Amino acid sequence: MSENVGRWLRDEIENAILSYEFAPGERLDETVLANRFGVSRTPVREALMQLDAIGLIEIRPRRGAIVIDPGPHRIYEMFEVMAELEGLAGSLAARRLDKASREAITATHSRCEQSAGAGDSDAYYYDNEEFHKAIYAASRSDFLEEQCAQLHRRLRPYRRLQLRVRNRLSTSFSEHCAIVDAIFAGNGDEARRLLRTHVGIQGERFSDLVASMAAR
Amino acid sequence: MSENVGRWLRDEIENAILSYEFAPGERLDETVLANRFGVSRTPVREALMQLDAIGLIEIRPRRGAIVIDPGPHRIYEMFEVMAELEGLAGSLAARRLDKASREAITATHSRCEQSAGAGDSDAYYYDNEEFHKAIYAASRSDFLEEQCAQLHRRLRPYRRLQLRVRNRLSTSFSEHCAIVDAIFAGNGDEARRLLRTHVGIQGERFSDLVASMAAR
DNA sequence: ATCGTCATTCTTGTATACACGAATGTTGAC
DNA sequence: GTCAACATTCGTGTATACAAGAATGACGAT
Repeated sequence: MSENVGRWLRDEIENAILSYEFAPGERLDETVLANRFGVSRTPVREALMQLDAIGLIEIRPRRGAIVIDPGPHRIYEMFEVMAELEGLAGSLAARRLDKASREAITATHSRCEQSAGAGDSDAYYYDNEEFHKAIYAASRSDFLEEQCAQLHRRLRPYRRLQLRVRNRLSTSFSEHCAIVDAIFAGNGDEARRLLRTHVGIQGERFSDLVASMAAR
Repeated sequence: MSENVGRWLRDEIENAILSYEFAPGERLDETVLANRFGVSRTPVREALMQLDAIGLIEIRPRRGAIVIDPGPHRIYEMFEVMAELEGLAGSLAARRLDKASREAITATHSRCEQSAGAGDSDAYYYDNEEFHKAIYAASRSDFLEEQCAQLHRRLRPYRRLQLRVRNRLSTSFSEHCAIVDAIFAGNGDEARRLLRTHVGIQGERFSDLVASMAAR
C-alpha cells in the first residue's frame, strides 16, 4: 500500500486495466470502485484523474470515466513512436557509454541469453524489459529515459502478446546481440537503426499482434 | 471557464507556471490557491494532480507541491526528444501526404513567410506553432500528433526565448522552406533530417538559450 | 551557546454532505 | 404502437469537516 491511498488506487486500477479486468470501453463508476476498495470517493477520483492524464481512461465531464480502447491502429502508432524513442536512446547510448552502463547492459543481456536459451517466455519477458531499461539509462538523458519507461509500461500488455508468437524469443535475442555490438562499438547510427526495427512492428508481426488481440 | 472548475484551474495554474508567475521551486499551497481562485481545495487538488502527471509540478506525499525547475540540461534533453519526434512526423508526412495536409502546410508556411518578412517576432511565434502543428497532423498518426503537441506545449516558453535571438527569424523561415520542399517531394529521410536539426538546439543556439534563461 | 526533544501549529489526506446536470423511465398524445 | 415531454433517479462535481503527519518553535540539558 503506497504512501497514500490515491496513488495506491492508481496502481491498482492501472493493473486492473492492463490485465483486462476492466475491459476497454467499460465505465468506471466512482462509487462502485470506492466500495470495492473500501475507501471514499475522493481518492478514487484522484486516481482516475491520474489515469486520465496517463491516457489509460477518458473522463468525460459529468459523464464518468471509461477505459480507453486503443485499437490495433493506435497501438501500431504507439509502437512506431516507441521505436523512434528507443532508437534515439540507442544512438545516445553508443555515444555516451560509460563503464556502469556497459556493465548493466552486459548483465541484462546475458540474463536474456539464459532465459531465451531455456525457452522460458515469462522470464524472457521480464529480462527483456530490464535490458531495454538498461539502454534507456545508458542514454544518459533523464527525460528520454522517463518517456521511454512510460511508453514501455503502457505497451507492456501488447509486448507480452508479441512474445507468444513462435520463434520470437530467439529472433528477439539475436537482434539484442546486434544491438549490443553496435552500442559497444560506438556506432550510434547502427544502434538506432537496429533498435528501430527491433521495437517496431512491421508487416506480419503486426498481423500477428492483431490476431492475438482478437483471440482474447 | 472550462466545463468544470478542476480543468479550468489546471489551465490557469499551468499558464501561471509557464509564464513564470509561479517560479520554479516555489511551493504551491492548496489553501492559498483555493482562496486566490475563489474555490474550495477539492478542485485545486485535482488540478495539481493533473499538473503532476504532466510533469510541471511535483507532489511530494504529505509535503505539498512544488513547481519543477527543469534546468538547462533537462530542457536540452526535452528539445532532443522533440527533435526526434518532429523528425518522425516529418518523415511520415512526406510518405503519407494528402491534399488537405498539403494545403494546411502551405497555408501556415506562407503565413510564416509574411510575419518573418515583416520581422514580427510575436506573429512568427504564433504562425510557427501552427506550421509545426500542421506537420504533426500531416503525419496521420494521432498518437504521434498528441505527443508532439504535448511536448511542444511544454517547451513553449523556451521556444519563445529562442526566437528573440538575432537573425533567428529568417534562419528559421529558410529552414522551413527546405522542410516543406522535402515533404512535398516525398523525401522522408531528408524531411526527418532537416526537422531534427531545425528543432534541436545544438552548439551556440544552446548557449544562447541558457543565456536568455539566465537573463530573467 | 548549541543541540536535542517535545509540544504546537499548519498543511495535506480522506471522508462526508450537498448541489447540479445527465440519463432513464413513465405517462400521455397522436 | 410510437414518439415526445416531463419527472425522477442516479452519478458526478464541489464544498466542508475531520484526521493525521510534517514543519516549526520553545524549552531544557549539556
